[in-house]
Amino acid sequence: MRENGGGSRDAGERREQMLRAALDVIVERGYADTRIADVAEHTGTSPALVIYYFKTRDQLLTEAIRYSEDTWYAEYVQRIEQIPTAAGRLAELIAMNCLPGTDPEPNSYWLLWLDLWALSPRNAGVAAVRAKSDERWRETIRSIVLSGQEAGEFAPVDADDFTITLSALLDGLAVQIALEDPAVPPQRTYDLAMRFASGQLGFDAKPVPKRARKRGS
Amino acid sequence: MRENGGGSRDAGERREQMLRAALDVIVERGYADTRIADVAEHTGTSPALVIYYFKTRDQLLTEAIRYSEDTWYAEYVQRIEQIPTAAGRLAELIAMNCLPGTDPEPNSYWLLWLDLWALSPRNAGVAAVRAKSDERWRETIRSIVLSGQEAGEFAPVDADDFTITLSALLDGLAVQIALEDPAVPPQRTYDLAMRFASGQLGFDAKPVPKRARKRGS
DNA sequence: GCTTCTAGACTGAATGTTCAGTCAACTTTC
DNA sequence: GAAAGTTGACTGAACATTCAGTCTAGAAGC
Repeated sequence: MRENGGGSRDAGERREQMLRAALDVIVERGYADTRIADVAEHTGTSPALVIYYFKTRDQLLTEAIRYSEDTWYAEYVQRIEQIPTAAGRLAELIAMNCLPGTDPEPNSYWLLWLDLWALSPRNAGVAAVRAKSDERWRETIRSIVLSGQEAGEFAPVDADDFTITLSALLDGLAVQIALEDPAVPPQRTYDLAMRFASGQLGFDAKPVPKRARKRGS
Repeated sequence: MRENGGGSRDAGERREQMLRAALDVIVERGYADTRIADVAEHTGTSPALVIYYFKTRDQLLTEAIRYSEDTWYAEYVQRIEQIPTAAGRLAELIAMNCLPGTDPEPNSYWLLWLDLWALSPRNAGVAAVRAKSDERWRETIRSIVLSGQEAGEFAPVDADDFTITLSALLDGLAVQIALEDPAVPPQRTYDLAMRFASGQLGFDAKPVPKRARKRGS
């Protein structure tokens, strides 16, 4: 049936294909209702093959979430690295958290976070992914703040306090974005987060953000 | 087998008993893994009886979550009503969001919120509960701000902006509390939220909060 | 005796996972 | 360089279990 009956097929490629399919399904139906049959269908294969690559459903889904988080972070790093000012980097970070790109499925990351949080209390693997992701994110904010203060761009507030507060604020706004609360449209979350950050750190809130074009320059 | 084989038993009492049992189970195992049999066991009855009272599992669980949100809000109202100053009311509101009581299961509400958020995108009933709860909560904050400004306690910031920002901040902090992130202990979330609020509204952050004793003055 | 409760046995549909074996490519052996 | 052997990707058909929801019958109250 396959044009490539057996034997070949790049190994890791299949895995990634399945991880991406799993993410699609999780976003569409939620973690709990994601069946391995769905993932198989999305990849044009059989359930048996899915567990051939991932021993269990849970491993597949956990790995998919980790994959997503890593991808997201990598994209952030890529976007940020040529921005010279700390204020600019912070603005980009906030934009990534608040402004959904015009992507295939727009709210994917946000929805994923909701599942990630809800799963963490009872799923050690998922909890580990979240803990790492959260820590990485906070460290990122912290280092922007410190570098901005060193450069004299930012006021000398306590970096840890600011970091925790901003990341919590962004998480909370992410909930509103994911749930598409009509009272809190994405652009507004960006404005509010920026106002908070610029107010605390004492820099001028830049004009409008140039909207995110996904990967590719 | 039951000392009360059939017949009597206050009607609504059984329902509430089941709702509370459902909440216990949801907190313990998560919404997705909450089975009718668990709820039956917690109430010392049979699965069939649970279905007798709630037509479907989904109805039971949705109603349980609504029940929890209403209870939580009612408790807030009760605590707040004799506090004279707007600053005091705001502090109590923040305390309720940030400081887990020394209750039976400490983090129950927070964990419930995570499930509530994760469920909302794909479950209309749950989404309605959340929307209402969120709206009610924001309206509460807004009215505290407005009354505080009228009384001259608070600076004349934009009430809507402040409300959305604070409620998002509290949601984000709730995630950290629910997940028991070691970097963000509950007391710290309270301090940070209070610092934000007092900074924005320009009132003195009161000393330590008298810790929450649950219901009963 | 009619209504309200209640339990136990049961059913039907999913659905994760296993398993035996197929199929093509590569490697070894002669 | 071909036959024989080996390996890794892959599948279809079972298997086993889990669970929401039903059905029947019986007990309690009016």
